[in-house]
Amino acid sequence: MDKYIISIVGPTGIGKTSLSIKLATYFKTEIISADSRQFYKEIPIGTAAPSNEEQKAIIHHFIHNKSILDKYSVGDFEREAIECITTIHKHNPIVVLVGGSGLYVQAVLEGLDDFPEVSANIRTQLNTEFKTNGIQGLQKELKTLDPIAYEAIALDNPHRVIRALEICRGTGKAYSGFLNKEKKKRNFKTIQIGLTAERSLVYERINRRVDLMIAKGLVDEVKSVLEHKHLNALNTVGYKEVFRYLEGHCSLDSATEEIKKNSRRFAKRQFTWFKRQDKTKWYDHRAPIEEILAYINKMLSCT
RNA sequence: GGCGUCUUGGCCGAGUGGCUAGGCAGAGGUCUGCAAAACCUUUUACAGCGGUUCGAAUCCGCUAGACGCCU
Repeated sequence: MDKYIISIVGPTGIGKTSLSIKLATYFKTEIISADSRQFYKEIPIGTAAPSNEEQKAIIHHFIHNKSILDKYSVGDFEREAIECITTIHKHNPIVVLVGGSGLYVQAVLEGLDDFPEVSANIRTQLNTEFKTNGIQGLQKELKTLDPIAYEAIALDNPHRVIRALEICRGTGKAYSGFLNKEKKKRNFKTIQIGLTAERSLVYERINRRVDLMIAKGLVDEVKSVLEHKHLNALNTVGYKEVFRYLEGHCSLDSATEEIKKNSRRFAKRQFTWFKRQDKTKWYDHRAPIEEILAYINKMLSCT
């Protein structure tokens, strides 16, 4: 029997969690989360992770399974997620995948090329070099170590340059050489659902949700992780703004406004990312569940 | 009522006769291990009317509005 993943994407605050639970309930299955911040158990409020009740109703994987102190990457996630999906598929043909992190969804659905693990020190070193000497030196190094990547990647983007270089330095081979190996075979089919709404409505929902987060105690949550503010996991909307407030750089009101603004921008980028997946069937966030189920059942039966 | 200062794109703001400031917000986009991250692109505006000039956001006049001071 064929195995399936029902993937749900969309901007933050659109109602993915709620839909995923309905679908998982209907198909009596489990949920794989592909959200790069909901992994972290220390920060449930600001990441709008599923509530305890929601998690009790349906088994959620990759929610609060990590600490902000852990090292974690998309590559790790891809491996763990595929393993988890394979296990569920042994006794259930359908798995629900839900998440707003485009790259993480892509990693599960299509797979990333395999890169050797390189020491974290290399990146630390590269970051230091970048901070002290700027990007030019790194660009030059990339040009000699990997001319193909030099042509292909956004040279203005330090993250991209540093990533390519850490592979070059760590392996002694060109970063680009690891790219575009034969497509990974996934032993499941995917049904992709997108949730959308008018932009103004999405923004309204975001604004409201941020107020709700504050009311639920976001500030205390941020306080509890303040000492770790430099961690990547906390370079996150909702946290970086409140850090500024806690350190006396701005009022709570202006921090709240910043969170709203940055969340709106995040949603905009999510639209940009998900728009390019042309296999996605889009639904208005108010679409009745029956309509979505009809589509899914049609897709399930036509194979 | 009189006198003075001011009026630049959604907002802030530089510009004092010819050389599209800049920033913010917004919008569009990129994306193979930091991804809620990081990065890229982007809107020719000078209150209105008239005048001077080859040429006016910039000089002159009138009108309107804002602010201040005086009566």
